Amino acid sequence: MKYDHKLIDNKWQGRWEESGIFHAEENSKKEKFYCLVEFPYPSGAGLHIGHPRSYTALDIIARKARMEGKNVLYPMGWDAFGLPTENYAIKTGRKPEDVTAENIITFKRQLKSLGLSFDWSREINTTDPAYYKWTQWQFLQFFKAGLAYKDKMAINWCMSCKTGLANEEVVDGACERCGGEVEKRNKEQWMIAITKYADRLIEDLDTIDYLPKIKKQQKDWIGRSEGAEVIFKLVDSTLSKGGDREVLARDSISVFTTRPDTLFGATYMVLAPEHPLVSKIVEEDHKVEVDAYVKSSSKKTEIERGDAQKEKTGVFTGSYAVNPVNGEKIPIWVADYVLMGYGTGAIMAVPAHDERDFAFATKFDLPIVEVVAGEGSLPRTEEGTAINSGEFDGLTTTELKVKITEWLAQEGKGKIAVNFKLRDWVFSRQRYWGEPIPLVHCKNCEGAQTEQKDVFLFHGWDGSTEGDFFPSLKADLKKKGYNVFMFNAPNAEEPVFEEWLAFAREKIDSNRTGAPLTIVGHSMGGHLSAKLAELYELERLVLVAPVGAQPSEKYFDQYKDTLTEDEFKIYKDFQDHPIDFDAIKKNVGDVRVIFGMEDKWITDEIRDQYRVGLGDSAQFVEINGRGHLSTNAGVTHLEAIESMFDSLKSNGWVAVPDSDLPVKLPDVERYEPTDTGESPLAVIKDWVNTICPTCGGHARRETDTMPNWAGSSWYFLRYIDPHNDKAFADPEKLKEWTPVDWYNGGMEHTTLHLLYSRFWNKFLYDRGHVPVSEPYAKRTSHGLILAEDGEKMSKSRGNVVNPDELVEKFGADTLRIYEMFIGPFAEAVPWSTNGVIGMRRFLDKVMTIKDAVQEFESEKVTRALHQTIKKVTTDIESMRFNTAVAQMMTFVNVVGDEGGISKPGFETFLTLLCPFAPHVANELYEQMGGVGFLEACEWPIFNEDLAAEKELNIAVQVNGKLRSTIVVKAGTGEDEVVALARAEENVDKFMVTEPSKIIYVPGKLVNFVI
RNA sequence: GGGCGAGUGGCGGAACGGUUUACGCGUUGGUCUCAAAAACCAAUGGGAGCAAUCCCGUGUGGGUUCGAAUCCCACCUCGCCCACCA
Repeated sequence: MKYDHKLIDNKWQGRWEESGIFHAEENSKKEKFYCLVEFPYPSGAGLHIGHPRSYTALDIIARKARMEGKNVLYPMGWDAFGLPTENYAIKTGRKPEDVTAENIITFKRQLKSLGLSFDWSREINTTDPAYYKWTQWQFLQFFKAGLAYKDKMAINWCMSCKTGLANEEVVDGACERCGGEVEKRNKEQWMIAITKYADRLIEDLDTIDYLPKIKKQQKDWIGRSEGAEVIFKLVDSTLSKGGDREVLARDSISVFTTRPDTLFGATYMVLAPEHPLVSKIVEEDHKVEVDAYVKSSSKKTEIERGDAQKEKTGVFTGSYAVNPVNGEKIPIWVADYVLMGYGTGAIMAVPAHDERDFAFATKFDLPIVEVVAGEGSLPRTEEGTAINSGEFDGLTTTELKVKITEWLAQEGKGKIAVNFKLRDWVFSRQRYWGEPIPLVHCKNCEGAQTEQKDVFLFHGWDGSTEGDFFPSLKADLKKKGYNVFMFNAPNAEEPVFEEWLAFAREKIDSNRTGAPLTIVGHSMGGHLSAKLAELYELERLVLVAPVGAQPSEKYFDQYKDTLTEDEFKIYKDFQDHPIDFDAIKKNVGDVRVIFGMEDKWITDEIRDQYRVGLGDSAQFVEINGRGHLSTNAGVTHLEAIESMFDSLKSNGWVAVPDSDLPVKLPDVERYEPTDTGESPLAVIKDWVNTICPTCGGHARRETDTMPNWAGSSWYFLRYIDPHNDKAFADPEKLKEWTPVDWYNGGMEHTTLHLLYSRFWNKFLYDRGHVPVSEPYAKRTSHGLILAEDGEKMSKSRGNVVNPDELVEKFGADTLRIYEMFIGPFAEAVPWSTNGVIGMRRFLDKVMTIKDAVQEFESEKVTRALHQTIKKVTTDIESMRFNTAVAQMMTFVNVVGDEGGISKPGFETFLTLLCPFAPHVANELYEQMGGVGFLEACEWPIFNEDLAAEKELNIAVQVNGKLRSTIVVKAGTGEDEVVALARAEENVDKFMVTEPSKIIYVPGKLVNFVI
């Protein structure tokens, strides 16, 4: 051993700490550079040999950036909530916070022993109440924006962890953490609506510099697919024998398909076993069979259901639907190859052009109709030209997709639809070691009014507020907390437009409370409402089967027999007041138009005029099987309107006031989840029972905690201002430091942490809490370090390498350099303890060079130095650390061969070495009389002239085969080089004829073609 | 089954249209030593030859090119991610 690494490591680590030179500067004039690595989970196992790979890599980048004059933020902290610690606490009966504190001490000692240039003054810990206060605060922003909601839903339940898991945490049907069995269970869960951001999470990928494979993986995970939603009506059957057409009209099955062009080939339908319609549509004589099937498939694990190779199973319901394009009666089946979680939970099966449908149809002998022309046997999934598709024959798949979707929309039988694989984020954990969700539930507040909104309802010609759906709509809206106003219009049997308008204006002006205003109008009242929308600023306008367009003579012709002359006049009177669609677009926040599919008054012509007039600014809702409602058709309520109105009454969940944050974790005796699956917090009565911040009455705290993705979704923001107790970070500081310039982490976090974090930041951005919409400007990924046997390192395999031992034996710099030299940064590489020795030899050699420092420096050494500056600089930027190290080794070998180097030359080399081996580099710098830190020196710039070779080896080929090499001076002309090449004896030997062509590549080769 | 990536000495890997194997490990020989370790020097893809030199070599088979590890096509193997996504 040439140098005492323990002495040198301690000395420099101590000096760096004392001096604080790695602290990021506040209000600096320098260009900022925020460089981030994923903060570790401080497990009991200590630092894994893989951790230092990315920490050293970005340490090199951070150190180089500092030497280039940048103000660098390179922080470190602890992502410490979660199951490993909790499970350990349960096993040993210790407190999770004590275990965490201990683990952090170990991790921190280990990281410090590597001489990483973290700004330790900004250390954070997600389990620190001062930190999770802000995690809770941010969760409340989601809650207050309506993006956090509690819903009873089937969740993945890990039987051994006794906790719910996000879809993303289930790997091949097993728990990602413990590998245990996962089953479906219904539980009330807090959800966060990440799907609302799905499109932006895809689109904004174009604005950031992530590795292409990371972008692709995120895109695929979000899984946007465009297609159509198609409505299939049920065929009249025993269900309708009571003659209740209303029920039938409601019962239709909506499916999502990416291949609407194959609709003519849809020969049967399949519902997922969990589909809510299954129980409703099953025919009496199929009940037993269907029930048994549904029951058996609910017991299947995801693995069993997810096996595509497995034989298809399913049962017939006895019911039929109508294919909307050709009126064919098609059977409805239940089968578990259709998943409730994707699309609508129901499919139209096109056996000729879908492999799964084909397998199913073959097994159950269902008809197969080919609708895309092509060669080869069925099923064929490729696109082509339509056949057997009626009027659409001959169109290509692409054309037909557009055409048929338009046709479906026109006919009210479907619409364009977009579907995502991404689901909303299950945010609840029934566990102790996580941030408590800062909400309380108050029975007293449940149902209380939360805000004021006015709704005015206007009926149509010959209608009244007693008829149609008005009474039920009013009751529903009142229940939801709206102020509802409705009046019988004057002369409803013979309405006069101006009279109605004046009446409506007077009623609105004299009754409205000043709260946001909504107008709902039906038929002629719809026309009236549209005209009112030109006059009032509305939050929302709802038009139910509105007249008021400008129909043609032909339109009126149809009614000549049914309308009297007087009635005709009335209709015309209204039509003479055309709607100003642009004014509506300007005045109304949200326009919704409801059309009945079988409305004899509201024809295609009228619908189109509304569609064109309002365009994309309005949403159009097609109601299945409903006619016009203006003549007291006996319709008692209309779900389509009611579902547009959210409740203004509290559901009883109340946010803990900001002043009461954080909601701290209480002490508990035992950390196991309870048998009911509730969090252990549920048994701490003192903690659970609390006072409602709104009404002062009794309330109960939410006992679920957050997933550990919560704290890690925003930690990069906290590093910017880690000690702020007024806000999660100061807005000015956020402006100074965001976004993170370079973020490196593992590929395994691409679809979990990275996606959540981007979403979280986008939400904060939308609410004005952070200045940029994308948190990370650049994202790269490191490869895994495998054990020497090529397997993953794990305690159970007994192949774990301990970094402490290596630092102890060889020193920090040796380990750092080996981590970089081991292989291409992004690829998985096996560890080799044998290889480490070579790095130590290299550093020993560097140490001996100090004694070879002299006045004289050979041209060769100078040239090698500049080549090294060039290569190391560019290699660091492109993360090719292995070749950067190799180049430095080559350089040291050259110096050895040449017998010495000048002092400035050696100092320049030490500057290059410093990011890789900072202890050795600083020590040598000091021993040679350098003052202060090498880190304060400037990053060297290479000189192209000095780096250029003076003599070049030129390969000489005949017909592409190497026959000789010649050495020429740099700058020798082509003619001379060729002549020299030709003069070579061994070249001449192979030149049986005159060359027909001579290839000359300057500085590289000459090739004689004969 | 799909997507992505990768196959180069004994090993980790360089090279990514121009002299295959930089750099490191290992191995062999040598120097030093009573000896060993360490260090240093030299050699190190296979085959033929005293030698100059030649032939064969980047998973396999084709193709493009004056020239292919590198580009294209097909196949094989391995790794990672996803997996009945309609």
